[in-house]
Amino acid sequence: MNYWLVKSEPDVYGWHHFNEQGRAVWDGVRNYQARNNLKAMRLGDQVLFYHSVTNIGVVGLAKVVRESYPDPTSPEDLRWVVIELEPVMALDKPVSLARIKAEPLLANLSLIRQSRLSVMPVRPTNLN
DNA sequence: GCCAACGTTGGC
DNA sequence: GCCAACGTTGGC
Repeated sequence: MNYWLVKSEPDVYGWHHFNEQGRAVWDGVRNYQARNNLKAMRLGDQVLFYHSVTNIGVVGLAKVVRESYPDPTSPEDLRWVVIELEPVMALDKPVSLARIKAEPLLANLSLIRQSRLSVMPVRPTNLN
């Protein structure tokens, strides 16, 4: 089982929306590295749900409920894919970016090193 | 609102 | 193939 982190702007699609909806098609990813990460996701993988821009931090835990398939929002462009996610639980206390940055063990996290990547692996060994 | 980082586009 | 211009992301 693998761990991942996905970003979303709460004003666009936050944890609250996701939780109410009960399932999300993770579409609109238009970056090759992020796309490759989507393709590597497997059923049951755990996904940290991160809010970017405002109220920044990890706010919940999700899981992969469908593996990658072509992004239906760009049927003419086969390069892009989506996966589907379901909420598992909200975190009692969101983990802010400030706290993540303050943790030496997380220094290699892609979140820190490539601030613009929107879908990334989170390995227990911190080998990102 | 500003700006740094960085990915993409397009001219040559 | 290079690189300048440009657009977007995302932290502050």
